[in-house]
Amino acid sequence: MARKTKTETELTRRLIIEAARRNFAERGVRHTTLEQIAEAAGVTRGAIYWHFANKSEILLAVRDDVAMPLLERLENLLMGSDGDGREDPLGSIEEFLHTHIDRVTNDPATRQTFEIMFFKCEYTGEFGETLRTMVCKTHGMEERLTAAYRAAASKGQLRLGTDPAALARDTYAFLVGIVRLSVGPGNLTSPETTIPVMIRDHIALRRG
Amino acid sequence: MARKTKTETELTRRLIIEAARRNFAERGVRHTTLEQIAEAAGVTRGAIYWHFANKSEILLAVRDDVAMPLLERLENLLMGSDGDGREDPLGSIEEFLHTHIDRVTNDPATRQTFEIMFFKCEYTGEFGETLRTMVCKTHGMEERLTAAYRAAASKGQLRLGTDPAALARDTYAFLVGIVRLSVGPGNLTSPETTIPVMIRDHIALRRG
DNA sequence: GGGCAAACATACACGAATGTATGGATAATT
DNA sequence: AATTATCCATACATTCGTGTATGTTTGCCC
Repeated sequence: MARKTKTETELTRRLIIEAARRNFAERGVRHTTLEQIAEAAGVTRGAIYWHFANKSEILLAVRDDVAMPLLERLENLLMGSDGDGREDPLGSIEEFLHTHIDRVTNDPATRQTFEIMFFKCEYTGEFGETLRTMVCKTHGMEERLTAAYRAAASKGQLRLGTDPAALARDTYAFLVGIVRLSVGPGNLTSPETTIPVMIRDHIALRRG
Repeated sequence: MARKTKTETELTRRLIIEAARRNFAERGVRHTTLEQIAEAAGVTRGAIYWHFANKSEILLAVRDDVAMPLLERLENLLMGSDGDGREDPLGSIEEFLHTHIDRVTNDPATRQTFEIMFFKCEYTGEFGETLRTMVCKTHGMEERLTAAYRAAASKGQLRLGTDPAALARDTYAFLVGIVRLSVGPGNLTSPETTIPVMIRDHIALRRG
């Protein structure tokens, strides 16, 4: 095959990643062969083996393609886009939860990626490190939540007798739960409508 | 090989299940071969293929061996072991959460099984049905929580302006989150001590 | 503009795991 | 006590996917 332009090269790389994401989400990582990814991307296994060492690295690329920019955007949404402290910290926490779930449910790439990470892959061996790093990332998010709740407490938005750190841990566990719920098979009555209600109720429980 | 006694037969079946559980939790379902399970169980692949059709059925057996009796025990713990309504519904909810994660963290078989279900298997194809049935099961648990919170409301244990159904959904998402946290790689500061604290705070948030 | 390596397609070799077929010894059944 | 089906070990066939080796063309750099 002939050599491609740099932009063409990057395009086939992206085609491979997106084809892999769709196939991973449908059949699971285990049951998708590189041949299927290649066919879905309109290339051959030769192209895949030139861009990636093996299937695990494709999975890492799929994850980094969505999870990383998403977490960054969410982080500075929590920090407050203007400077550091907002005038409505509790509201920005709720907004943070809403936009996160909105991304997960409505953006196909994000949804498929989270679907893969939650249900369609095994965290084993070399890929088990991924879990550890994810936990670290989200642990940082918990700290952001703590800071936000502390700011909310100083503004008098929280009910009395509540500990910001405890609220943050509770919200974090809550977030993990609703993400798993919204990504999983939708057997709860109406997934797109109940989750926002749950978020509102979750925040309302803290409001003083 | 010679024919075994019925009790011996059931014993080898249990040996296979337990060997499979350990291997699944360690290397993941994908990377464990039937040969490894057989070796860990002290038998050959012939025994496995006599008891189970394939690896998926072993996984189902591993799941049913722990998840089913656990959920049953938890259910009648929520219902109240004596009749239906307890004198302290909110306390029994908290106790329910405590015993659940106590099982998950301290009982090796339960912990390994949940570890497999959360991180070491892919819900794909025929096994994807398992997820759906699990969701249905836990949806029933959410209804039990709603009833318990309603009982707590009628006893005046809850703070004013709270909706039992909303509290139940929140607690359910919280439960999923902390189970995932306690089963996953322990990067949160101290897993065995923080989780009970989180549960206490979670319940304290509802108390009126 | 000439050399060189990029960017793949094609073809092949290989192992590894699965499923099955067979055999044999004995517990259960009558 | 004879028979049968159970319970499992052993051995074999087979497929499937991976990894690699090779070839070919052309964009890029000096």
